[in-house]
Amino acid sequence: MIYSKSAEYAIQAMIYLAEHQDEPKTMVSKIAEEYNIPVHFLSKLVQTLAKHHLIKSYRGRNGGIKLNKPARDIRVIDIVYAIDGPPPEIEMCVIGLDECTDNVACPLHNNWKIIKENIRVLLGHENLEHLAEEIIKKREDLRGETI
Amino acid sequence: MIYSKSAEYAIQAMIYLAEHQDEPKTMVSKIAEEYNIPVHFLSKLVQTLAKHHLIKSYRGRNGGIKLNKPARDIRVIDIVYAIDGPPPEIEMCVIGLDECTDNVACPLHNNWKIIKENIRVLLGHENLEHLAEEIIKKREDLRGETI
DNA sequence: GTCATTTTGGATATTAATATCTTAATTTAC
DNA sequence: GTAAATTAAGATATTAATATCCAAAATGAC
Repeated sequence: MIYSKSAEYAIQAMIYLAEHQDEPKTMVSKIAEEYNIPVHFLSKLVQTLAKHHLIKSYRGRNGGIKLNKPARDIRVIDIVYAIDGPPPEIEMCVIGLDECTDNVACPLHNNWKIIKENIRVLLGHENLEHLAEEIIKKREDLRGETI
Repeated sequence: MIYSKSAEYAIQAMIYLAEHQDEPKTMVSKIAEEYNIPVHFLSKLVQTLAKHHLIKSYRGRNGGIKLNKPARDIRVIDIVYAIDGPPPEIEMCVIGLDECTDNVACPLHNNWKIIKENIRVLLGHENLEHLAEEIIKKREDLRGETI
């Protein structure tokens, strides 16, 4: 929707790592299995995350990946930018007009700008620690409901 | 961003029609040229718009297309839904979790819901008449600036 | 040092969106 | 009625995203 499926996979993998921060390393295949992500595809994403220093990876037997900094210090937006690349310098016009800036704005420009900013704030405020905590809670809620 | 490039093209074409409502018909090729849209590609989109009764099309010499109702009564969201299809019944989770509803929500669910609603409102409020008016104004502004 | 394991990296495949090309059907002008 | 113009429709091509496959490099276990 606002980011690629690749970025979505990456976010899921990072949540997994945040949830398992106590374990020294996690195998990519384990995460792929857990979230139903194509293993080899996730491997590539993981390489990108490593290049952006969001995770550390270790090869060979007992190898795996882990977060490169505290979950609290990793924001969703960091992951998205790492995978999808940063947003373009010149923001695209929502209805595709060539000329659309704050000065000469298309009819949707200002409203759309606010929405974009809201998205940016949402993804910028949300850190992995909080995400992981909430997801654990959610899982407990679910278990409570179904039993 | 929130809709496909096809939908963007369709919106542009509809704006053109709204701007030229006084003319009885407009050729698809004319619009394609004006907005730099691949002609044959736009032709297909136009067919879809016609099937959704947003425009009327006329074949043969002196043929062309025109809006099927007053520009005021056509909203951007109508065009987007016509081209991209309506939104899915079960909204997808932003971070791709299988289970994510109002009851059992992912950490971003509620905030994201608000943003989605804002987008829906923006595209639902914006009608073609207003769009066309504003774009004409914008064009005049531009002309005033550059001369 | 050999072997199993795991990430890395490159090559290839599939799919969906976008784009192009060609022919058919329709309508009007003459 | 014939020719020109225009949309309709189907076939094909290109591109980008997603997915799969296979060999290489690295690491630890023995």
